[in-house]
Amino acid sequence: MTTFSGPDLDLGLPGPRGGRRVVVAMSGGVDSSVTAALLKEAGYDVVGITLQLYDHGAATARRGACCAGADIHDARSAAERIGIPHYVLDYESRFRESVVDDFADSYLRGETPIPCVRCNQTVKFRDLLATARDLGAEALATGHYVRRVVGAGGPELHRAADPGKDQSYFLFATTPEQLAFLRFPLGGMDKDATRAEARRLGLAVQDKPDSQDICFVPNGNYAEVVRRLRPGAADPGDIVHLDGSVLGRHDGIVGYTVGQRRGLGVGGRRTPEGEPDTDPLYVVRLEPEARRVVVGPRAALAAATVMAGELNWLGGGDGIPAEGARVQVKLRSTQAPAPATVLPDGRGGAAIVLDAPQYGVSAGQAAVLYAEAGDRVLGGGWIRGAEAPAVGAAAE
RNA sequence: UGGGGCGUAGCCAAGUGGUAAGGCAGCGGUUUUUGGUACCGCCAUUCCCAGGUUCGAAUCCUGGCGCCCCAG
Repeated sequence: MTTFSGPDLDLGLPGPRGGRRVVVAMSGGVDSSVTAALLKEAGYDVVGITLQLYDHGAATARRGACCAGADIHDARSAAERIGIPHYVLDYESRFRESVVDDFADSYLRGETPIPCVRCNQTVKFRDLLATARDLGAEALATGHYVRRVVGAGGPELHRAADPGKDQSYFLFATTPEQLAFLRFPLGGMDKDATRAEARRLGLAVQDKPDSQDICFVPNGNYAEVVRRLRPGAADPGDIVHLDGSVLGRHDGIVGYTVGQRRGLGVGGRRTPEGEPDTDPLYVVRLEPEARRVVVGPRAALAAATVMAGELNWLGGGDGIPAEGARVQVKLRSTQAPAPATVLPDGRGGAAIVLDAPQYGVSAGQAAVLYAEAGDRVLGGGWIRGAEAPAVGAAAE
């Protein structure tokens, strides 16, 4: 078993710590507050930065999210307590362009986006990182639970020591250049240890609940947000079975994702042949042009090969080996990695051939690659689509 | 208005005298910095309606209502 090593406070910067400037991205939560406090305690010249990402009206009272209203206040209070300078930067327009618009457009295409990854990829690790450099910082530290390990070929990304908190899935798009500047001091800790540190340091956020859901979506109603941004997303359409029968209506394709079971509202049907169909139905695919939600049995969700685009390779060398590489792949954040072979597709993406079929692979989600053994993150890409197993090979 | 069949939860559907299976859907929860999955829990004092027989009926009888099929 992995042992927790405690905070990684050696940022690997040359020379003594005193005076080495480090920017900490402070969300107003426990993790980033502890990160800032520990680095300050370790002697670094810590500057806290909080990004204001969306309106401070509707979302102000929202608990457990980041980057607006109450959370900005929490971050400021933490910075005061720690005794570091703290800046709030207005990144609303960048966030809207890089994350929110993409989020909405993705749904319109019938995909299911992961705004958290887009945010890390753009607003945080591109824009904020550049700002940190401008401020004379030598590193940007965050409270993510992921480890940065310096290997023979340079910094590597590894899973967090605490498997329950590992956030590597959301950081797969981190480039080697970004990784060179980033630091994740909490990667070796577990959440209990972080909260204990928060208590020791007297931080008011010590008992603040972990964030969940999409930060800019109030009440978890993401579909409503998309409908407001893109009125077309609310166009109703048919719910159609693979066998061709129309089973019902939906209030917009935005409310559905491939692999989804609940919320269809259809069941207890007979097949066109008149046989009772007692199996649950899942969303098999979305057809945005026709505004159709196509449903079918679980077996219809089997995916043998996953096509990924915009692949970010962190495995060193010149990218994915032409002959392919054995990997472990995660197709959703909470799924255990599954063995597969990854092959370059010649277009900056990859074909991921799964040893065993996976169910409910949805375009817009991430395919994150890990080393066959160990915790190293080899990168990942955005799922563009999936191919079903060859007929006859689909045995469950 | 000749014959036959049926009417059990939103849907599909067991149950032919002993006190309402199951599945789908729905709802709630657990898990989770996306969506979703999975898992757990809940979900008909009542069986189209009204009488009757019986210790006891969704199950038997009578009448009514409503569907479906065949025939014309």
